[in-house]
Amino acid sequence: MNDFRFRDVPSAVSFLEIEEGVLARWREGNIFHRSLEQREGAPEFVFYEGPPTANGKPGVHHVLARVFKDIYPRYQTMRGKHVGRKGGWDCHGLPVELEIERELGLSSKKEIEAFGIEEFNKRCRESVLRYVGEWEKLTERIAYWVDLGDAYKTMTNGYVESVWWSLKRLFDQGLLEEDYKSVPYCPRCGTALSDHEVAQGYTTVTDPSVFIRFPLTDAENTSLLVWTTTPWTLPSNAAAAIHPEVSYVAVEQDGERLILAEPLVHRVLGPDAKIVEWFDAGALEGRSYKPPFDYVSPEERAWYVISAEFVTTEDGTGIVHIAPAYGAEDLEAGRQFGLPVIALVDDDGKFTAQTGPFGGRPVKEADSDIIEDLRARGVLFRAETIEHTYPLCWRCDTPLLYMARSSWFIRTRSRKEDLLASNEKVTWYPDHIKHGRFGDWLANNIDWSLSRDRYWGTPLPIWRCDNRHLVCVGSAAELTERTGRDQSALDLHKPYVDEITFVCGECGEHMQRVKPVIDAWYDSGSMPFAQWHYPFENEDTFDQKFPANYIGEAIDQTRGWFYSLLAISTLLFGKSSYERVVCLGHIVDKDGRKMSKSLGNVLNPWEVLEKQGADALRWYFFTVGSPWSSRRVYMEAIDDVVRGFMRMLWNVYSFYVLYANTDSLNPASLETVPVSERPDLDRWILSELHDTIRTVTNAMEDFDATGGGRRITQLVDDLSNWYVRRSRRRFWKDAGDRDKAAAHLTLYECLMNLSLLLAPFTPFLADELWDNLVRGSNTEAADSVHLANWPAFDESLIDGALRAEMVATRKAVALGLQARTASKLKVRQPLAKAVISGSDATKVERLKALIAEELNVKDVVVSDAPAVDGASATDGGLTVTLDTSLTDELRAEGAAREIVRAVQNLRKKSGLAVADRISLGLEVPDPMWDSLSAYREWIAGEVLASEMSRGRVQGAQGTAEVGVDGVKVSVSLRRA
RNA sequence: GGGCGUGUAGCUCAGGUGGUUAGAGCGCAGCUCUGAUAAAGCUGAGGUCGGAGGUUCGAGUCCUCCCACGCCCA
Repeated sequence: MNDFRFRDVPSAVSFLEIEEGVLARWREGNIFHRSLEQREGAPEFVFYEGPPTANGKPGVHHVLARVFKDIYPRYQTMRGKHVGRKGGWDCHGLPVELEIERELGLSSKKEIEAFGIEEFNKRCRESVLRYVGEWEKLTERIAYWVDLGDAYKTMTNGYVESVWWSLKRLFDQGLLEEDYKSVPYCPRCGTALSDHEVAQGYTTVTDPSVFIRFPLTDAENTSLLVWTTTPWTLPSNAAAAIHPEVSYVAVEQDGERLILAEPLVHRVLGPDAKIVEWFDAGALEGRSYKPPFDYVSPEERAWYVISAEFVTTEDGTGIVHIAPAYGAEDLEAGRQFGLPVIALVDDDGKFTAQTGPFGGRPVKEADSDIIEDLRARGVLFRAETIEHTYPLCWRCDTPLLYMARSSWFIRTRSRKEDLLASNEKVTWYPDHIKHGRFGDWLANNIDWSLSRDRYWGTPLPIWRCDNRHLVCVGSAAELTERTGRDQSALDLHKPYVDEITFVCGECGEHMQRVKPVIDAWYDSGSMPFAQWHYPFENEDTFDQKFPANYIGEAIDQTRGWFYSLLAISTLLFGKSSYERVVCLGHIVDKDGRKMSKSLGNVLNPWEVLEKQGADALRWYFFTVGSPWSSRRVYMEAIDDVVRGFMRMLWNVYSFYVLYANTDSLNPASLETVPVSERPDLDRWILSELHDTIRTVTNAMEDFDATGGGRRITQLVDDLSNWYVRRSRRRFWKDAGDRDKAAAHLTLYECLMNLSLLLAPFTPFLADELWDNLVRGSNTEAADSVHLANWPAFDESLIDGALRAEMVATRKAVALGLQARTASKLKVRQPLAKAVISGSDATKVERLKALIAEELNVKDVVVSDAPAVDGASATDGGLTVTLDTSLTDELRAEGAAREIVRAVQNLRKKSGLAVADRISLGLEVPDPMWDSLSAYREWIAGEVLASEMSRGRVQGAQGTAEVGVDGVKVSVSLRRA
């Protein structure tokens, strides 16, 4: 055993090189796949990968999400679970199309169609995985273990077919229907805008603010007073809405009666307005009025008072003009009351020919003429202007029009209670999302507008004949059956599926697919089954891997993936497809601003990875800040964790290996010292270790990587700054000493368990420790820490009393050092005595030897009565008083220590190894040489001098001068 | 404009159910220590606990309103 060695560990370390080395070992050893194989047959911990779009490069925020996706599966694997980690790519959607539009220089749907949908979609298909290589490189480098070789892609035929299957199930339940949808529409560009585009365009604009009369038909000379900022919607008026709980009154003015909300009377009609009638709740509802325009005569009942919750008394009159064709809330109310959708505006934003004198005119331009027309007919009460925020087209600044357009919906609202029930069973981190942002969203659920009038997406599998009969196709096989031709090789995308037609089973007419593709969120939300091509194959796999135990993504997914997953699985399978979900916050820059290309403050993850490494970034994400609030990321912040945590741990590790190698000590063949027989200091750090294992285990079970990580930080601090600090000498005692064995064993156990605890957090550093410390000393050990089991804590080793005593002891030491500083007595100068008093003093009794060493005093006395003379310091229940009187002997010992320190510094500066023997020369005046007589041998022993002489040593490798007790001393040395 | 979240030292964060002088780490200044440590220790400077009201004997903590920032929605 004498030739045993660990791999040498330099204290100056390049974590980048370490990480590259570990990565190479993982690749060669196929460690990720072995970590899965090893758990084959074990209980499954189900994880779902939310698919990113690979048509752009990954950013820092992706790293954040990916390391949180990684850490819990790693932990669960170590706990003995099998955690399949199938990767995935989101392939469809508008961002992909926009990218291609840019590349081709196209700017409208007309141009895309002229270019050709077949070629356009081909380019989308090619571009969507353009950066997959980039993603794979990053994913490997940050140690996110996910199987990208077997990743699902939402654009493959199998995936699309599974989505079709699910849509048919919804269709069969009557949940998939066509209806109007109010969309923001730019009349100049001729296109609807996405929410995101609309959000960019809100601007303060000046619009008309008009008050008009809706005369009641069942009362003389009495009108509803209605307010609007969009006069052009008045020809499409279908109803007037009041709030069910607001009180309404009639005011008599200039011989007529005007009805409006009571709280707004004086604001609208001035302080002198006279209320002549109060209406009971419901008294107005259902009453008919004469509409401002009657260019159309709808079949449905129109032009009467309805009640709606969205009516406010913030502005206007408390009575809202309802035009279902031109407003989201209006359309909603129209649907509820069966109002007609009176559409009088064409795709170019002009009035249709039906609209009397306004036909053919752009609606916004017609506003003033409409007002004049109303004035001329006495319908107008007052016309003003108002400044408010209104969305303009981000491209051309044209005011957007909210227009009702045909769209396909999933009737999620009819299953709202089911959605809420599903959510109740989900555990959210942080929990306020559950009933806050997400719960509110569900409670106010609106039907899911599924269709998109675009090209690159899963085609909506609905065929329709001229008699408007509908067929929803649920598989390629069904298409084969209906067409009588084999369609198994058909690409399930536009334009190919659009070419498939067949005969209507009901009327024999020609059936053709409807135009739209579907929302890409539906694609990704289908991944629990579509990734397996369920139900066409892999039924067992799906059963086994549904629902997920855990998913994790950024908080903006509440209305994205978190919703689509929950909604689809609730409608299809009656429950949520995930049990636990971690919502991560956003990444912001050093100053707390969000990162954006326009601000030029985007941090490239490679900058960090190539300078500080992946473990540093991971550790920063796990332990600094809170996972769910937005966090600043910048290089200096990450430097801090490298210095404060990683380097501290590395130095402890380096220290251990240095002395283990010096004596060829293999921890596996050391004499076993039972913990109960080890010194207090050892039992203390083992208490801390096992308390840490317990705390981290509980934290990880609760998906609290941050809490777990912070406990580990504390342990490493205790280990470095107290355990090692106070144990140093024990590591270079004579070989065979039992106390030395205890120290080696204890430190080894701490490091080995730290390797295990850190494995999910900093997988590189953890595996480097494991490879050297564990594999290096035990041929039967797992090849990687990631193939090992999570450590168990031993409750019996956690000694609460000892931990409390150590707290008091360290406090006493701090007080003692404080007293020394105050009295200007260097720690190197030994003192005779320290007296510890106060109510907590008895707590240090057992550990007072530590205090004596650390404070460099000969004796520590625990006393009820505080000593009076000397330097003292107090905090709470502890007072430490130092006996500051110096004897000649103490002075001599102080001088000896001063010299030892000078020699040790010189040894280090001269590049000697810790075990090198030296010849030492001391140039010291006579009186001091004499006073040192009792310490000369001790000095020689401390500095490993095999020879010591007075004067300068021959052939000195190094010399130094030092002032000792006011006397100049020169030291010189060479390797013996 | 609405909803949700965040706001404690220059920075990052702790501060169960209200209870002495609001803490830690980093950073800064001075001193000290050092044969693992480009470490560490001690001392110090640095706080209107985002602001204003309120409840209470007592509020960082509970209530109301407001402000700033972020996200989501309009």
